[in-house]
Amino acid sequence: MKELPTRYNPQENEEKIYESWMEENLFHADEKGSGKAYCIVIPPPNITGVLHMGHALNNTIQDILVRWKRMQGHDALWMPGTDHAGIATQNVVERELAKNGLKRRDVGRDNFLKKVWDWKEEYGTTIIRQLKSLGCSCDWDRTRFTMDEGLSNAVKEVFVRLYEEGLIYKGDYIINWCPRCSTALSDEEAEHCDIEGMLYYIKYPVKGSKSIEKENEDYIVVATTRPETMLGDVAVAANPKDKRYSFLKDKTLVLPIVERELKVVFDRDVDPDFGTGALKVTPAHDPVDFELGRKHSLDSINVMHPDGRINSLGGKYEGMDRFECRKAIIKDLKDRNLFIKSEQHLHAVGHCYRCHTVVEPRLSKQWFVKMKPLAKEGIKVVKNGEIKFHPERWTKVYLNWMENIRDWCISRQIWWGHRIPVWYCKDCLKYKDVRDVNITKPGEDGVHVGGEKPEKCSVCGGENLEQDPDVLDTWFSSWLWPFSTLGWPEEGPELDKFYPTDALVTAQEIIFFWVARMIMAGLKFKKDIPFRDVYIHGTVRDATGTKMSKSLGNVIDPLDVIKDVGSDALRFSIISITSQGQDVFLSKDKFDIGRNFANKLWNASRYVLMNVEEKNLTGDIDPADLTLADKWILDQLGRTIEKVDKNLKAYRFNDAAAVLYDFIWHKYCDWYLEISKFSGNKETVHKVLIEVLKVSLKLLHPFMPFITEQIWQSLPVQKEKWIITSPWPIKQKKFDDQESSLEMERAVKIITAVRNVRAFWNIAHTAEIEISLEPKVKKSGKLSEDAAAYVSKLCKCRIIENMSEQDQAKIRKIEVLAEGIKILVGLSEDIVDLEKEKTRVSKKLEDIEKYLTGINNKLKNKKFTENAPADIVDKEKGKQAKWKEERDFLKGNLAALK
RNA sequence: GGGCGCAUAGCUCAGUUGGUUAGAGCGCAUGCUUCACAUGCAUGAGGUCGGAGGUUCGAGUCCCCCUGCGCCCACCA
Repeated sequence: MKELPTRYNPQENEEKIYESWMEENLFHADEKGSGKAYCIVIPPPNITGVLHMGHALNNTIQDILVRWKRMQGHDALWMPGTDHAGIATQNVVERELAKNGLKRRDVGRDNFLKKVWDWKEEYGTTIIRQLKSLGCSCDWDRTRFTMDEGLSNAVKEVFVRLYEEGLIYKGDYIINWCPRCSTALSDEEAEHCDIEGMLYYIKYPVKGSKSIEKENEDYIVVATTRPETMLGDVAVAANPKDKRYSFLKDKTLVLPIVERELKVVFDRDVDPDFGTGALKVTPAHDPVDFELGRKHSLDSINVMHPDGRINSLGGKYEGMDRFECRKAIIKDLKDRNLFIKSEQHLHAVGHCYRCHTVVEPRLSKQWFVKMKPLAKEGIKVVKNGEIKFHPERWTKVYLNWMENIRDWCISRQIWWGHRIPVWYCKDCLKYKDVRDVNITKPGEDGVHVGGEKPEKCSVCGGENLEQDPDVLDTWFSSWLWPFSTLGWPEEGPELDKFYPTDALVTAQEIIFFWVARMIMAGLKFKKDIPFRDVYIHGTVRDATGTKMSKSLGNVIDPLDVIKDVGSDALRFSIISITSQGQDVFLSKDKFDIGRNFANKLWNASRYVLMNVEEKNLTGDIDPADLTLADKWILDQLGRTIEKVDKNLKAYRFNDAAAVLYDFIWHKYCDWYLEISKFSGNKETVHKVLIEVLKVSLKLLHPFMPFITEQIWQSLPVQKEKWIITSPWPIKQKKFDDQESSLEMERAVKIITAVRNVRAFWNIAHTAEIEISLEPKVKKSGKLSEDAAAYVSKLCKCRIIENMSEQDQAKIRKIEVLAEGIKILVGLSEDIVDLEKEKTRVSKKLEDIEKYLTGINNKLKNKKFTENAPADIVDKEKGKQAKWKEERDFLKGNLAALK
């Protein structure tokens, strides 16, 4: 038997324990194992990231699930890995280059990629190390990276298949463009937030008018939030029902400054109530306008460079940044008396989710995936319950998005990522630049789609082939994660055993980015759902409710907390305060919960180990030797096992944690340990102490893996070597004992009542008092011998059986009633103040009268007695009897005091 | 414009299908340096469950409306 150090030292021990688990390879899940498979896949953190509280919460939950299932005997696989995060990582490396005054084009594509790989090798595993310090029991030997060869093959395979089915196309569309990152973004990657911007009203003259004086005759007024886009205007649109503009029917307008002629088109999509009802049409720079342009066969004039500067089509504004240009144009319009006014206007503006630059809707040629056919299947499996969201409300959010899904822009004009596996034959294609190729259907001449570069063109035999310069959206590899990490497209025992996985634990932010797409990919390529349950946890916020983010400086770094109080304390705390799917409001003091609990568990264990004698621990517990407290704690232990299982099954982690906290602290420590100090036969008590501790440690292990393992290693009994792989406890029916639990609860209430008297009258804890316990209510009966002994010991009192009138007269007695037992507490005259006692009793009496009135009224109500179920009515009657008893008792007390 | 969430003790929050006197942690008050633990022990105070209405024998819990806060989605030029 090892002795535990006086103080628990997580800083020192957690790392050691983790290493010993790793050495023994205990996180490994055997794909050929005989256990039932249980698999979860990590939401791959991106390689530029560092562990934040969101990760801590997310991964603690997953670790709880996987440890729980592992102990239940499953072959439990937690598949770890990281995500290459194309734009984010490229930005990081570009910043490094910028320190030397270099841009990525200066070093060239191949050199640049080499630098990114170097960066990845050096820094890309930071987050993995941090997950280890959190205690995550991932199967690290299986760690995957989205740019690994295997996963890259999966990406190519998927691209080719989608292309061949006609689900991938390339063409000119308005997409979200980040001028800073200089790439297209998907709709999900543009974060919209409301901005108090300006709506500018500008005069557009009618061609041929001599002056600009009369509105809707000489000129019309258009309203826009982005005046700089007028450089690309090709028309003005109005609603055909809008009479104000019917005069424009055969007219042409003149674009101010640029002096371009603008067509007038009428379209029902134009809202007459917005602005002036006249809409300037810029097909190359606005999605609505783009649609109008297509419908009315208008040209598109793209006036911007990729970096957001105005290009040569912008005339005198060429070279200006878009916002600079906005100012210049407004000034010029004012100078020419073409500017009417500007007003405040709240509207949603897209921002790049990686660099927060304002996104520019921009016409460009990109690759897309047709999503509707994929979404159809994804909707079905959620509607029919094959995949369940927890909490359920996310189902609606998911379905709403899926039902309104739009095509996915998957090409990015960056270098870090999976290069699009398409080669163009420059001889066959008439285009000068391969960027200009449109692809609307599979099998276009001169376009070669496949995993490898073809030797020569299949059409002309030429060898002048050039690969598409773009890379794929990072999520185009992430959406394959549940099966690509298991070896797909190759078949194998891993894929076979662990797919479909069991649960996905993630944050709401990536339901669209990731969850929905994984479902679609799984159904499309594996013909099966990727997971059965999706648990969406809340967002971690600071104490004021703001989302924690590095840029706001309001983060609490999990690593600091781990350094401070240990990973166990961090884990237990964050789980305790996170109820199902609700956001978490975090502040440093919240971690006291876990720290204090770990300390409590440590000290209780220390006490047990110091006191039990090894010789008493052999053999089973003999039910015949059990005292009341033994029976009670074993019964409660069984209930605790059931509750923990029930709550884990329902993804109610905080409830499971609360059940354990209450059992270990308030039942085992507060009562059982205290009673064990004086009651029962040593041999049995030692066995029970250890048995309950053992089971408690196991139940707590998924939540606090380190401390439970460390204490486990010190236990002096026959046991499995490691708690992490020991079998999960099962309730032992033979210890069910409701009767004892009820009797124990009675004793607890009586003890509390007597302690209350002691505290109220300020009796020194060293002073012994005399009490008499007398059953008042027939059915309650006498307190059992054990219970009476607990009362006597824990209240430091001498129990006098059947106190005689004579004895009673000798003392100033305080009478209390608890659990049908009348308690006479003997106190000496000088302690008891008659007035104080009168006040105490009267106050209590008042409260009881209130309850009683309520119950009486209820029972008088015929509707209640006739309609309510019999057991409820009986309960009420029972309450009534109890309160009547208590009231009469107190009345008697009060009378005696007068 | 649609959708969702929250409002319960001084603070932060639980409260599962409606049914004992609505719970926890922190904080507060009082008393304890009792040999596992002051990161502790004991006892206690503190709530007309945001407002109005409805369903029901019975509502913190279900329905409708209102108020305040927060989030998500949408081509509000």
